Amino acid sequence: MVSQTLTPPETPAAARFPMSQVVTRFAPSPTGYLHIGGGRTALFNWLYARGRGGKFLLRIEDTDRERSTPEATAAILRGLTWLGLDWDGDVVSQFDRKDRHAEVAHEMLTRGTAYKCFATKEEIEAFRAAHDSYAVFQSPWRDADPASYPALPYVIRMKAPREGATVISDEVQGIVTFQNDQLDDMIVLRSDGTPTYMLAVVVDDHDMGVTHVIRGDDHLANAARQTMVYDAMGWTVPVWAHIPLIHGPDGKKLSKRHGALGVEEYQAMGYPAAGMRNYLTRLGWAHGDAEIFTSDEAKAMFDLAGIGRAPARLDFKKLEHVCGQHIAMTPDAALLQEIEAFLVARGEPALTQGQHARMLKGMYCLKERAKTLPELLEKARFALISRPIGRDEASAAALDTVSRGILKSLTLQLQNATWEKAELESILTAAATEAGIGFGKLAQPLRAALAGRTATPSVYDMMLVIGRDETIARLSEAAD
RNA sequence: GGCCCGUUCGUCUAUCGGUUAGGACACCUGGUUUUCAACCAGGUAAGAGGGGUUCGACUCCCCUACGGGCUGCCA
Repeated sequence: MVSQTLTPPETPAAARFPMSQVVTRFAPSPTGYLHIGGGRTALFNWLYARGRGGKFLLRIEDTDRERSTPEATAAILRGLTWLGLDWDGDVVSQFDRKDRHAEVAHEMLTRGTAYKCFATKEEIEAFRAAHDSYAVFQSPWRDADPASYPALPYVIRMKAPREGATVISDEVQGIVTFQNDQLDDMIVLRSDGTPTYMLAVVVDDHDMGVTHVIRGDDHLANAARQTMVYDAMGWTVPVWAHIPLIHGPDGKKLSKRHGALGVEEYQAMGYPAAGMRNYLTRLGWAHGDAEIFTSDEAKAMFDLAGIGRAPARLDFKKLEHVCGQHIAMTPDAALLQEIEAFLVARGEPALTQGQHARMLKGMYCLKERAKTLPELLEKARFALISRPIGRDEASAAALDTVSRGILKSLTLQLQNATWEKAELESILTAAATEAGIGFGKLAQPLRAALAGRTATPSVYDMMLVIGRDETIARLSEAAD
């Protein structure tokens, strides 16, 4: 029988399951792309499980056949994969488990913790009209004699306690108490025999051995209802951790007008996955003053206690800063690989061997000046282009008659240089002195000649990366 | 309407009854400089409001304001 008041077990929630058995899950409904908030929820679950040698499972909540699409499922999987959040085992389809859900609903029936309700939607509306419009519906079939059951479609409703309270012990929100008279006899099995979310989620979490439910705090009230289902089946209630939702920069609920909502949009904008993980981890969670860290460090540090209770706002400036830090600390080869994947995802042509080699050679001076991949690619322009060099307006203007003359004489002087930075430095400074101009004045036409842009890496770095022949060729081209 | 949650610099946050309320991003100033960055040094900037409790409250309690969630045969 259902107890009148459901209270948390004596032992602290987190201690109910041995650490070695931590099982978390991410359970999105496939009705669109992977939302940035969903990505963070998945990240928290992943970090918690991975940091404790536990399992991170993935379940697609596709019981709503009207709104669920395979395309959305594919998009969610792509988003998670890009974020680097790997899950254990197969992806579970909730819809595939509908027979099991129905089985549990019927077991609740035999246990007397649920009942068949033959009330029609019209009757429910009539009930509300007769009471106040927010009244909790009370089914007349709750205690009806089965002998009186009509031969009509019915739903199975949870026989929820009407007195007392249901208490949730949440790792983020603390102890939250819901009066049972606020909670209705929720439907667990629809008249067409399919399960509702409230039943399916509990059955699946139980069957999958989920120990920690980390999800958005829009589910906080649901935790009370779900606790009733666990109790009705005599199952162990998991550890709850309801995390605040992410808001837009204006503090309002995140919506389309805030710009990027989908994880894949961030990928398309060229934020590196490691930077996204770092930023998202710090959004609503803190560990002292830790700001920039690797995923391994995050796994080791992450805990439920560090999760804040207030909704956090998205701040693109900080996202960029964090991403810039990660770009700078990523090993050259790995970074180049990520850039090439980015190019492919964008549908742009792959790098040629020459471009690849020059990028790798110049990565040292590129990765410390970019916050996003496109920004890095722009800085790397000098290493990617080939003659004839296309120039923007400002750089073309830098190539006036005087400058071209200087570049022309430089091509001769560079002919026999050893191509060491020190020697290039002395040649160029001497040239500037000779021309009676500061080095800055000489650097401008050099940038225009080498990259066709006015903002580039150091002229020495560019010369070193593209080599003597190409440097001289570009200077000659610009001088003519 | 009812129930529930939240509120520290502009933003993300530290603090877990006693601090000059700390860090990071952003911003401002200076430095470095070869453009753009990066980098270095310094600076501006916060406990929503009102009541309590206490020797002492950002921290505990209550009220108010504001924001959010739930209140579906959606998830």
